[in-house]
This record gives sequence, structure tokens and C-alpha cells, in this order.
Amino acid sequence: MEVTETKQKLLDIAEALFAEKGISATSVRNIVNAADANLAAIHYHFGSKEGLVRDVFARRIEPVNTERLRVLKEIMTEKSNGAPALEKIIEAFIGPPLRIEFEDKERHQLIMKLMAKVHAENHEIREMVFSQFSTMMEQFVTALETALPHLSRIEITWRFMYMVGAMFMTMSHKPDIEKMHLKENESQDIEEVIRDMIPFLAAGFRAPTFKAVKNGDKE
Amino acid sequence: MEVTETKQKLLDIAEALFAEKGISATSVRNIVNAADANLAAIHYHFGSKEGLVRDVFARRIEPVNTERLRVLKEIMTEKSNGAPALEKIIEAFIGPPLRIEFEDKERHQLIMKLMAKVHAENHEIREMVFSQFSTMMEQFVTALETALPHLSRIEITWRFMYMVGAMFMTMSHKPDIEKMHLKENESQDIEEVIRDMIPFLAAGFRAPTFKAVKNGDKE
DNA sequence: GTTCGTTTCAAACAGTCGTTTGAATGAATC
DNA sequence: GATTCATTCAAACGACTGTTTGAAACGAAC
Repeated sequence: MEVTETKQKLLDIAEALFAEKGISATSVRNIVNAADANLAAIHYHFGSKEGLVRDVFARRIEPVNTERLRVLKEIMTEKSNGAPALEKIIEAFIGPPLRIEFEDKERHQLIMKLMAKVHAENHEIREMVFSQFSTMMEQFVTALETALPHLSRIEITWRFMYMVGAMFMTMSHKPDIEKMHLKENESQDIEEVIRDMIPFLAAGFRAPTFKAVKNGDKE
Repeated sequence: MEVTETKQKLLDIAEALFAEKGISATSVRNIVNAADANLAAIHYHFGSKEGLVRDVFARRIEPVNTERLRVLKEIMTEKSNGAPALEKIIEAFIGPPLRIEFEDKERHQLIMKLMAKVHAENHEIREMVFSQFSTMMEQFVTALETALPHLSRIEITWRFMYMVGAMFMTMSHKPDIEKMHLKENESQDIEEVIRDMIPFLAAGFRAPTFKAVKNGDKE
């Protein structure tokens, strides 16, 4: 269908430009020029620039969160032997967003930078992303509560946020780290990166709280 | 001196607006209006908007990094009994930026959000911040190498980035977490937050690598 | 009291911003 | 072949962007 071709192209190119320069620094003229489309195309297809921004994000976020919750549900039902494995919950959260590069090889860096950028741009976009995020987060925090009975809910929430931060850093700075430590144009396999994140995060989650250490608690 | 008053006011208000709306979404007219200054004031005092942006960041970043390195040096010289304490290195890194709110109570949230926002705005600002950051980071990674002999330099770099991510999340989402778990207008003491971050991060740093676990290594 | 250097001011510069308009296109339906 | 529909197009809208200008205001130094 030739109809959706322009729309698709606008989404793709807008995504790339947003990731590169930021949303408010990217003009609709930048986008339509790069997409070989007319200036009015964005308003025809998306109503406004904001509509385009919303669609750009929605297209990426929704499948990631759906996959996260699917895997989490799988883990929580199959935990026949007591508590669910902490490592599996972590993997269910950080795996899907980091792994999308394999469906979309060429522009994985762009998507990742874009996702990391959500936290800086405000508008209603941040609200939209956050509303989708917070309901999913609650389910993960609840799952983590069963795996980490020594932590209160607020303590788990804090540590969950640390995990989010680690994930974002990986998203936006994987190429920088590779540039520092690897040979030119060499790239670390994302599965390897995910595998190496998990021991760090799992050990962090399992760590006794400052309060527990102070009181000399065993667990 | 009445001279610097306007300049100071511009820096303060620009900082607040940048943190609130982002840099490229904040116009020089927004700033001078909020500061009750003339439109040309920014170009008179800073040469350009970009000069203002640079000064806004430099004013906050330099003292933080100086303090970080001062404390790190202190730790590394007093480690008479073998390896330096991992917890102290972590504290030297996350403490100073999180603690600046006590020097600047009213707008601590703004500063924090602004810092977290650096990673999204590109320009030469990101370069400037990153160049200041990377030399400091190298010194911390080197210090961590002595404290964590079981990790390679790239593994430490990755985990260091996770720590940076955790720090940024704390910077930009502390109020959100408080809103979720505390009574209205109640706020968590930043010293308490720092204290609770350290066990998480220290345990993460100490965690054996995936490779080590797979090979059945003891340490 | 006049000169000097610093700072502030109003006004205008050329561009760019997101958005709107109404006509032109082209393929599908009758 | 005419009609209908979604899509594209060039042109213009007013508002806003960062920057520049030259005059006005200011206190300090002589």
C-alpha cells in the first residue's frame, strides 16, 4: 500500500532524528525533507508534531512492555518451587528493550538513545511513557517482593529504579564503552551484555539494607 | 556588586528553566523575561545562548568533580591496610552530586534534573560534560581496579556505568518515589538515600561475573 | 562637571518554527 | 468517462527563534 509508505517513512526518520538531536531540536521541516515528503504530510498523517512524537514512542514502547509482562507472567506461574528466580525477573525487565535491536538491526542505537531520551523531554510525552511504565513497574515490584522478602516495598522501588538507570546507561552508552575498550568497529553482543548485567543487579537486589547491617541482622 | 547581580540571576533562572523544559525548548526571551532583564543581556554577559548554557553547567559540574577527586585521593592515600574500601569509593562518586542540595536547598531538584538531562541534549554541551566526566571516570575505574581484582577493566567500566545510571535515576526521580510511597510533602533525607544506595552498588560491584559463575570459580 | 567604562535598553535583523489552506494529483469505484 | 476518495503539493500564516545595533543610563575617576 502506497498510502502507509509515507507515514511509515515519517515515523522511521522522525525516530532517527529525535534520537540524534532531541525532539524539540528537530523541526517538522527537518523530518519531511529527510523523508522526501511534503511539509504538510506530518499534519495530514499525525495531526501535529506532537501526534507524530506520540506515535513514534508508542510504536516502540508498547511491544516492549507487552513482552516484559508476558515473560513476567510466565515466570510467576511456573514458580512451582517457592519463590521466583530473581535473575529471571531481572531478565524479563531488561531483556526485551535491549534485545529489540535484533528485530531492527540498522537503527538499534537510535531507538535506544531515543528511549533514554524520554526522561529529558517533558511535555505530555513523559506523562504518556510514564503512565505506561508505572503500571508495568508495579507488577514488577510486586513480583520482586515475593523474591526479596527481606526488603520493604519502598526499598524494592528504589532498587528497581537503580536497575532502570543501569538499563538506560546501557541503552545510550553501549557504543561509548565499546569505543573505549574494544578494537575499532568491534561490537559486544547484546546477549553478552544482558548476561553480564544480571549478576550485578541480582547481587544488588539481594544485598542487605544499610539498616539490616547496622542492626546486625542475619538476613 | 550590582554588575554580577544580573549575570547571577540569569544563570540561576536559566538553570531552573533548562531543568524544567529542556535547553532547546527554553528561549532566551523566556530567560530574560523571568529574570527581569533585557533581551540583549544574555549576549552581553555570555556572548550567546550557548555560552550561557556552558556557564550554567560548568558552575555546577566543576565543584562536584573537584570534590569527588579530592575525596577519592584521600581514600587512596589512607588505605594503609591493603585495598581501599569499595563502599568509600562509591560514596566518593555518588555523594558529592547528590549532596549539593544542602548548599542550595531551594532548587536542588532543578539542578538534579538538569544534570540528568545532559545525557539527552547533544550539542557541544554533552561533549564538554563528557570530557570533564571521562577523565574523572578513569581515575575512579583505576581505584576500583585495586578494590576489585576479580574484575577486568571493561567489566568495571560497565558496572561503573550502572552506578552512574542509578545515580541519575535518584537525581531525577527522587520526588516521584517519594510521591509514591510517602505522605504528602514528606521527603526522604538525601543522606539516607545515599546510605541505602551503597549496599546495592557495593554488592553489585562485588558480584562474580557470569563467566566466573559458569566456570565455577570460587572468587 | 566632565570623561570613562560598564551595563541596560528598545528596536529591528533575518530565519525558523508549527500550522493552515486550497488547489493539484492519482488511483479506485461506479 | 465521470465521480469519489485519500494523498500530495506549493504557498502563505503569524508567532517565535537567536542575534545585532546604537543610543541611553549609570556610577566611578579625574
